Amino acid sequence: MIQELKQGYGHIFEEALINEIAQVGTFKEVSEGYKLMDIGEYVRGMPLLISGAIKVLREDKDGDELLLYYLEKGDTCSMTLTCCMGDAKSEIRAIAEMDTKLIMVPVQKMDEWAAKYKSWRNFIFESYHNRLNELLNTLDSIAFDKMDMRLISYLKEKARINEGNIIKNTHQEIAYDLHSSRVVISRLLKKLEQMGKIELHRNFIEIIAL
Amino acid sequence: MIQELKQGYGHIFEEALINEIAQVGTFKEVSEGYKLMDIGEYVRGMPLLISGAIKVLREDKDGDELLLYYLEKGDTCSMTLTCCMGDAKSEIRAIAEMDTKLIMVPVQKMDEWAAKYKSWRNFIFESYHNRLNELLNTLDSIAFDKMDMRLISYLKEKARINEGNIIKNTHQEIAYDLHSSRVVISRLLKKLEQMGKIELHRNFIEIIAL
DNA sequence: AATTTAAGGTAACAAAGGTTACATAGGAAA
DNA sequence: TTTCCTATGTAACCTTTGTTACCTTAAATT
Repeated sequence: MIQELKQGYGHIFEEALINEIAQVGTFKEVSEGYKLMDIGEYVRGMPLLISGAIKVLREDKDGDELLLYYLEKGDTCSMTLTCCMGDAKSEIRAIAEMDTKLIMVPVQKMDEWAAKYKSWRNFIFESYHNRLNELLNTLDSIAFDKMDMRLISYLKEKARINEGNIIKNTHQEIAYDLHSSRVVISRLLKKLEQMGKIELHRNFIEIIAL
Repeated sequence: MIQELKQGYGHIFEEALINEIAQVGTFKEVSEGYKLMDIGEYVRGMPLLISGAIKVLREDKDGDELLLYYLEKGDTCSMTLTCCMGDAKSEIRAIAEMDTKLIMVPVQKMDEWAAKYKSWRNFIFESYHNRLNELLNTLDSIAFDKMDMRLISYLKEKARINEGNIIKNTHQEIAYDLHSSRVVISRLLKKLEQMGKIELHRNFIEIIAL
């Protein structure tokens, strides 16, 4: 575990902190689709991502979903952070977007390290900052963009996360993430194909030039 | 200033911290409409609200606005917090919703106090947490609600902030906050009036039963 | 091979919200 | 008082998005 830690976090955490994390943290490997956290659950630990990606979702009262953002290597879940202190319930759902490696740190350590290590404080603050900005971007997109632009952003982001130009999702799945309907997404995807930006196949989409 | 600090923050900060804040902070009184922060500006200090309310807005590339949330007594602007560390620019605009009293703390103190005072760390973390949750609520509203529900929520929140059942805004101003158009807002307000929920007047709206 | 299931294509229609245009009314200013 | 500006009311129309319904096709299952 210490190797993975040094590789992913060695440049931001001092050695003493890395060692503390290694002592109390537990290494975890989850496969695609694994639900790490659900709305209303209590938070057990704080995840430090080593590799892979986690999809963070919001749900409304009718069970409709909306993709908020992805967590990647070097990220942590800031929702977790504050849930530690008060024992608040999670406001979001987190699902592994692909096979993912991470280290779970017990929540009690958070405050202890915040007093002790400047690098840890910076990490926490930066993490919050990043999450706030991701949320703002998502919000911008929903508030200011029409569905066609949102779909293009979605495809781009998905391709970036998966490091390729193939998006392995059905139209229905995309519709869930964007909180729209399958017919609308199919319609817009077809337009993008006619413009030569993508190619549609069964169960996957190929990005040509977005 | 120390009186105001003790009154608003005495129950969460220890005396030593209160004294430090009083030493380096500057008391500020701003009137309704005063712009405390704009998008792209660098952050000078961190505001601790004593009384009044601050409206926090987001703007898109066309200059269209969207109300994110209000800051009230006991709040601070978490956007400021991280801008301190890296010298990032503000992502939001902050405007006094009414006459407001606040204390500005130099940004350098933030990290120093985070190491020294547990109460300060908690305050910062809680502040982030609150802001994240407010953003999530705003996002929910935009993503999941139709305009009529958003308008009702808006009127309720506005009435709560202003501690009364009168909303002193034109339809155009409401339209800006909700990122809609004046005609749409007038149309929906008229419906609410016909349902007996509000009464419309020139330049103000009276809430009857929402 | 025959059957079933899931994914995607498409038409027709409905609803929400945005746009344009113009009328009216309340106040402020001249 | 008269004029002018701003806020509001409202109709007509358009675009975007959502909904329902039905069809085709690829792939999995029997």
